[in-house]
Amino acid sequence: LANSSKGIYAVAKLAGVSIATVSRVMAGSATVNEEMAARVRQAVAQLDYRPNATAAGLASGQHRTIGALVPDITNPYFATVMQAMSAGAASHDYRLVVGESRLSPSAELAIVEDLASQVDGLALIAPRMSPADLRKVATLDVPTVVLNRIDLGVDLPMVGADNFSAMLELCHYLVGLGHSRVVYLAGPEQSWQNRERWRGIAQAAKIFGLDATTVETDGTLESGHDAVAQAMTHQPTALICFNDLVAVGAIAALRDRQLSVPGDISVTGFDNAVLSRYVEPAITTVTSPMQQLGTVGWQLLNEALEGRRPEAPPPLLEATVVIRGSTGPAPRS
Amino acid sequence: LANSSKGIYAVAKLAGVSIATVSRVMAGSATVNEEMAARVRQAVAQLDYRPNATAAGLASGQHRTIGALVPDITNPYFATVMQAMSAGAASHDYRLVVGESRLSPSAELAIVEDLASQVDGLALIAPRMSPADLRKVATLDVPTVVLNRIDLGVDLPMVGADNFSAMLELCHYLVGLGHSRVVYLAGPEQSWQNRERWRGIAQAAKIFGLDATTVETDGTLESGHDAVAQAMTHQPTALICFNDLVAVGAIAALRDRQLSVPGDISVTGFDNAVLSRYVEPAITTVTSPMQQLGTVGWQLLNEALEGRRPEAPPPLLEATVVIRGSTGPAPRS
DNA sequence: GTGAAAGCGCTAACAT
DNA sequence: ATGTTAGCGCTTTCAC
Repeated sequence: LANSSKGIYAVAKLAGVSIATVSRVMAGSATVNEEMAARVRQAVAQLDYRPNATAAGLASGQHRTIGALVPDITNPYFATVMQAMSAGAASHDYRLVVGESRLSPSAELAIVEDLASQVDGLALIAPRMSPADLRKVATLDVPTVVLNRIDLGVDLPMVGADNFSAMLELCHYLVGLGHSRVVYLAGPEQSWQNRERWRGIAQAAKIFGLDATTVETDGTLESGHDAVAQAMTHQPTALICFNDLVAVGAIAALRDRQLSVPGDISVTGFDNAVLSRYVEPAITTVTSPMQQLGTVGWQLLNEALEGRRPEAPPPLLEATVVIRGSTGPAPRS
Repeated sequence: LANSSKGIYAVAKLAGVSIATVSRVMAGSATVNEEMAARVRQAVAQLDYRPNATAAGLASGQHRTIGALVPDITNPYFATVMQAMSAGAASHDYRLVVGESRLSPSAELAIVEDLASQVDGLALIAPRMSPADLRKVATLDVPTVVLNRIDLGVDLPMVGADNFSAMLELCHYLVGLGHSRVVYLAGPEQSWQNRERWRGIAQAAKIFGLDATTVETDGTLESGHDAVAQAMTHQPTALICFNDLVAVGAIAALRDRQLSVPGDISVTGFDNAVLSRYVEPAITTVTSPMQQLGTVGWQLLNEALEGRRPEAPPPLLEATVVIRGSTGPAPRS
């Protein structure tokens, strides 16, 4: 009736069919006369018609989009997880849009709420979001999956890696090399990963009698470099770094101080970033299953999208120690 | 009339006002009686009402969203540009959604067309997109800005860095150190940056009589490492790498071959990634104005969003050589 | 200043 | 198999 001059109406008019038919053809419905379909496609091409996804979303209640939240898009760790997630989504014809919370950590919840009305599902990497806020997200009634952390008492599918066991194992290895005084160059205080990793160290301290203290960093190369000065005041024989970036920064700072790694002091990283293999010395680290995190995350989300309840609470993904050149026997004192 | 039980209708009903008033209050319109506004806000809180952004977008034709396309979200270079862009957008109350084309480089145009119907503006980092496709994007009648490349004959605002001059200067510096045979570890063949950087080397070859050949990489650490074997068959005294990642990979490979950098061979990077300062040796590189690219990109896009024509074609952003430890005098032969 | 009502461009019953 | 039509939830003229 109304606007025959635009959008789907124009196509319908030109092809001599109803807008319903055009809609069916665009959706790839099989129940359309091939001859008509051809006419529609011809009209679509001629008018260079492109459906308005916003209108389709409003009408159908589906967007074929999943919204992802990450703390910092420039962090290769998060980016890699998202990339794997995106691949899974794409295979089911969903697109991934990623939003970043770095600029306004306090607005994390607001960002999520606002995303929620435009997507079919949510994937959250929000290591520092409070369980309370996480629970609020759960009430949003948008299928949601939480990556990279496990919170008991939050009714959302989650998947994370077993940082604790891996760190414990890493400490065990260091103890075997004779290390007894270490400093942990910690990551963001509230982050789940940081807490788990520290928990591993604390456990090792208890079991193996390791003497461990903490110096804070924010998980970047620069902060790793800058934290060394304070770390060395504890006279450690090894530096356990929150991640590989911090480790590279720390090694650079040790080099500045004429200390050899691992001769004078050992250094470990975490995450097994590509980088860690190519620096000198190559970094002893822990493989974080980033891709797997994304893949499993997608599976969980997809189940939720299809209304299935997750099969079984997924186990913690395994993280394994990778020994390389940055660690060695503790120097005799 | 209809559904008084949901959304804005429910709020209006509870507050005893019309949905128009609710809409006005949500939009922060000043022309609303303060007492009424208070009642509305109270109802909003009570019902935990959150406007549906899709419906608002359809009705208003505005989404307060700009869509960004990047080749690979795990590449810190692109991520940093996007982050700066995002900051600019946020300051004007626009959100940035980023999509990735890596999984389907051939579908780049399709991704953009599909994004186009859900955003107010587009920011493209698409180094390998053909000018023809770029021109098609220009016809989409969505404000668009192209980052990180300059194509004559495409009617879209663009901003890029002066890769050519910087590379020429870098070569000049190497020539001054006595280098005369170099291998360029090139990036993606079609990418604008790669073409510009190679153009700089080619120019240097002509002016300074530099002997330069090319070995391909895809711009990653791994490919940089793997390209060295072939590069060394040319017996270069210096390796000019497409970017810092390739340089780090190359240095690792040279180390494997017991070659010292810069003693036996010099290596240069590009982009001045944080990383390049913290590896050993620190890498001689070129500052790519990533943040500035994002900032200027936002300015251009914002002008387009507000219907202004860009003031003046923005100049190429300056890129400057940063000399560090990975380069030195050519070995005497 | 506030409300009524007409869309935004499409999808999905439902009727044919 | 195709067309008719009523919305999807909101914004925005246009009267009041």
